[in-house]
Amino acid sequence: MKVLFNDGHIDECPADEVTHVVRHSAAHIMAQAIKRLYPEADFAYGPATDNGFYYDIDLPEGQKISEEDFPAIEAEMRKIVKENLKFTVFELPRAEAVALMEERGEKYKVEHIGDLPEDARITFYQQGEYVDMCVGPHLTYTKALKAFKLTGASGAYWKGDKNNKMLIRVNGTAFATKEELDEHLRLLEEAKKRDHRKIGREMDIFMMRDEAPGFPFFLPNGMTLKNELLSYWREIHRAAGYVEISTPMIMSKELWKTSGHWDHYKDNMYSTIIDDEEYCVKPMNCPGGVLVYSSKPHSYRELPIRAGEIGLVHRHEMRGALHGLFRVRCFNQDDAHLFVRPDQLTDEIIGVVNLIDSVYEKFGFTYHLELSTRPEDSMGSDEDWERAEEALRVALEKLGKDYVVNEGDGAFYGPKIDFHLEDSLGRTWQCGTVQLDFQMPINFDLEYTDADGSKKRPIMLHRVCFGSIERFIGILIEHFAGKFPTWLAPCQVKVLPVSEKSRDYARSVTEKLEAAGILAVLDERDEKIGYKIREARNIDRPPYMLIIGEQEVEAGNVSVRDRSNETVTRELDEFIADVVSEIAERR
RNA sequence: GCCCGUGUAGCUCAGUCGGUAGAGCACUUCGUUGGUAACGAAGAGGUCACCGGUUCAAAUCCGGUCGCGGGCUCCA
Repeated sequence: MKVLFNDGHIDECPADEVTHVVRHSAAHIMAQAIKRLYPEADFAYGPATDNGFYYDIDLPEGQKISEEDFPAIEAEMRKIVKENLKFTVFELPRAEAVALMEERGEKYKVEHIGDLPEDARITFYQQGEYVDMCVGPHLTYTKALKAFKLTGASGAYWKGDKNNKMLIRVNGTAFATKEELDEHLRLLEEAKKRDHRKIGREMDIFMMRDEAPGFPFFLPNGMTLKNELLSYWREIHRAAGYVEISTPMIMSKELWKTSGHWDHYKDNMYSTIIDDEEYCVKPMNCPGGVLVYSSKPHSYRELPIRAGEIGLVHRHEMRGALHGLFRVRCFNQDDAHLFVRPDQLTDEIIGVVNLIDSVYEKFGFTYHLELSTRPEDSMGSDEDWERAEEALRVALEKLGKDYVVNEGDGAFYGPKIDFHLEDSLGRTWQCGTVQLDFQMPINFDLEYTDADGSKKRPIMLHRVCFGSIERFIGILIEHFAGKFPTWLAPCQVKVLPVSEKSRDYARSVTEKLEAAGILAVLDERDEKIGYKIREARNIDRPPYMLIIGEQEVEAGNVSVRDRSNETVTRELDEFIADVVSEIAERR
């Protein structure tokens, strides 16, 4: 495909950029269509994204664009494509660029020019009557746009700042070919089927109620899953030299003032009055962990202390932010606080990163790392922040891990390394995190006695592997589409008698499975075997089904059907031994 | 919190022009005794999210509140 570059030359588009160029051009064509239908529309940013494109648009008071307007906009876009307008490009000096955009009433573009560096080249692409400031490249003719679809309308703040005006964001997607677009839409449909909110309901893992928005209920199957994850967590943490503690959910407001949470986090904290005193429900576990540390003197020989805590925290999240198990108002953190000496810091960070990595490896997750630096609303000295950020950076370099820097996104008490996992739609969610903290030890005057008898201040590491157990379970559900590995499955074996004649034997099989510690469910309803299999596959999603008919009764064995739908006849004891070892090995 | 959309049975969804509700699945009962992705029949299930307004009459139109979905912002 030929594209027009901003120096005016036309050349073959690099293969890996074709989709991006198509989308970016689609954004321009959409803007042209919208301008024709809404002459007063004022355009802000309109980039191509990983999934499509969007344009942020300002309309006069009272006008709006919603999804019901899409057919008209798409029709106008098709018209523009049919007109086969030529894309042209030109460059203007800054003053003339501003003049052109002012003349066209494009106040957001004018502001954008003001944000560009002094020596920036300012180029414009034009197709027909529509001119847009843009670095390109673009298609050469509008007819080259063959497959596009508008996917949604929403609000978005100008420059992403909530203090700015909210603009209308029209989202769309586009591909070089119709086939690719159809495939993309098909994948979106597939992804919907993996949605943890849908599967969570089908499998009775958790539920939400209007009576408790953002506060999930865990059902028996969800508790099985959660408890299994926790027993795995306890095992690997014991092996990694952690101890476990549990600290109160409600503590005095004075504590939260000392920790700094009251100053930096009070909008997200729930509070209550007890005996006329103010108390807060913990949004984080650290102050509790700190109180445990400070409850007695420590020697340098004891460090590092690694104190884990499965802590239930509550945070008031804005309701627009709530999202299934991914974003809730109360969740369990698989937290730990490490109190370390300066000479132990790098090794401890590396140990934590490796531990988290081993957990994600276990589930087959891929992730990306972000190093989040000092936010505006933070406590502590510049030197401490610099030291802390440097320590995290050094650890990452030593590990040879790739990471992106997320400026200003650290916790208020320190910078952090975040682990981001993907959901079924490719959106990423922060799960694991390692946070470095020089502040809490100062605020609580923590110390240890060094070899020379002097008092020293420990450094604190906050870290989680799963992050939020609720969020992690949500990610697990989508990752496996509910088809959990045997050790995590709430129903590990479903026993399906073919008829009443084999029911007694099926019962005894189920009892033997249960006696071996296997989670077995017997379906003894008067339904046909095909029906039971279908329901088991679609609802319980067990790794194994045992089909028990008269043949099995007679031979005293079982017919095992796994998720690949292959069926083999086996001796029950043998099958049990295999499943037991799968569970024991957490497979 | 903001923008757009949305709320009807446990679930998925119909419900036309405003005339006080329907289907499929699930559930219960009965029949059926079956062999690897839906056996048949019958029954039971709803203050149409909630509050208010317009109207002779509201699931339907209007306003508000709450919830939910997709985004923005914020975050584990």
